[in-house]
Amino acid sequence: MSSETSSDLLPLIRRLEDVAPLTADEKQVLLNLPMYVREVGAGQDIIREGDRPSQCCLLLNGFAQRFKLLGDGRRQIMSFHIAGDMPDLLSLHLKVMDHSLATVSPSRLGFIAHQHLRRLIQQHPRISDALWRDTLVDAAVFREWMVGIGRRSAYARIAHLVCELVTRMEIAGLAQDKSINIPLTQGLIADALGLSTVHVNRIIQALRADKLVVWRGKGLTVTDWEGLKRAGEFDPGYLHLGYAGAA
Amino acid sequence: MSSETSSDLLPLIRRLEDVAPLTADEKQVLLNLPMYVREVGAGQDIIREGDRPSQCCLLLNGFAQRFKLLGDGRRQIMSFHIAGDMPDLLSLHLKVMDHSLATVSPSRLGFIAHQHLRRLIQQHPRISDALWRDTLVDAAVFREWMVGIGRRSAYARIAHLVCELVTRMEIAGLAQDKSINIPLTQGLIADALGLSTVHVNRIIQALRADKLVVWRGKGLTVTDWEGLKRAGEFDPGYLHLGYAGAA
DNA sequence: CGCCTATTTGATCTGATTCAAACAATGTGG
DNA sequence: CCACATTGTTTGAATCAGATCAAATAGGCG
Repeated sequence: MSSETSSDLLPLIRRLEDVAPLTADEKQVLLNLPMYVREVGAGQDIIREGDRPSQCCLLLNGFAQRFKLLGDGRRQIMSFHIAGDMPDLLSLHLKVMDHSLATVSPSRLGFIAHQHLRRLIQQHPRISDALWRDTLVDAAVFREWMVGIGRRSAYARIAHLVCELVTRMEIAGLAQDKSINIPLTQGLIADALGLSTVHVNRIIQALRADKLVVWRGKGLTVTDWEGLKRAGEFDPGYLHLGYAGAA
Repeated sequence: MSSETSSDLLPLIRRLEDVAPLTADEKQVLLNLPMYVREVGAGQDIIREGDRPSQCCLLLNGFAQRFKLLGDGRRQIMSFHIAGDMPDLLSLHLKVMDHSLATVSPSRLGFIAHQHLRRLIQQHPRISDALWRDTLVDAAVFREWMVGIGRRSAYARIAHLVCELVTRMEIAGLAQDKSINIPLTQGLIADALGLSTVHVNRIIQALRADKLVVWRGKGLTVTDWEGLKRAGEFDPGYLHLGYAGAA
């Protein structure tokens, strides 16, 4: 059942090493983490609000979203996740999920039991710190999104989101020359930024007209990085990039 | 210089014990934490975006805000803090502050050096877990605010904020009969909820007209708790209350 | 090919902003 | 204790960014 391959855990190791390199021993412990791997299709729930998970999910590849549903069907997406992310690491310390996670595109997921993660953080304080730090960076992203939703124009919000996705995917080795592949529909972007689908469509057309991006379907290329950063007031400080972001 | 009194740390201990009681030993270690106490006036910065703090701040009493300033003076407030909160605990793992903290009302602040906190979490895993958990609850509050700013009406947003403040202050022993003292101006509320001051004023008048609250200056009494919760779609799950919230 | 989902366009509406000014409360110094 | 300054609240009118409703077009994909 517990089918894992060493390569599956490499994205996580890379992530944790962003701040401080791990020792050979620490890396080995991570590689030996028992993990159950599952492939799931697009739009599948990973965990739902109210669940009490006994394991954490590591996104091995694909794309996932964190969201809450309101009574009347409105939805707020709170973050997007890519390979190497552990979007529900928080379940290690918060028993009940206060939101849901779902795949956006077909994805490969690794599940690691809480008991193994608890042992890991008890015995390896530096890994524990790196994981804690990772949850703090998540929180920093939430804060930055709050600023956008609360105080920035739709134009700036979309520009900012594109900057963030390109930056994060570059670090994960998923971008080349400011070009990325994102499975996001305009409806998803609307729900992430507190806008309507129609308005997102119109603003994207404006970004295209302003020659900031070429964006067709899943293919997105930033053609004017400086211009896009300016439009989105994007300052990557909140991503707290370590070595990886220094390049 | 290091003037501390044992009573100063009690709010923090109460907070950490929300999930699991601490041992006598653990409590003693916390009480012995070297802390420098300072009284500051209203509207004073505690730390600024870009700072690299070497200590964490524990709010002993008063009221504080977490915020970011944008280029043209717009401001987004990301959380409010009360006694027992450690709003910059994240600085233990994130070197550079990505936002600022300031007092809202005159406050008593305790400062604890990172080195002491690091020793604490190395030697007391259960305290470490409780502190980590605390930062995760902060993040949960950010997420809930995102939902409000992104998808709820101004009326619901303000109702929700009042519900949250009353709930949190009740747990901290700062409320009686759904009555609290908050030093928030309508301008601060606007900057927290992504609204304009004028609109906040009009909506508060509507809440009063609907007999949900009596709110005059710093004195706020919820006169219809169920009605206010309904109006704000308030479900306290995201606060992840433990024993304290069970009452 | 045909179905389903996404994108695009147009027209209309509205929640919330902005600007401007009056008013109330609080605090300060003489 | 009052005059004055400062900050916060309230009101009104005009405007706008973005939502909503409705329908047409365009992609993907089995």
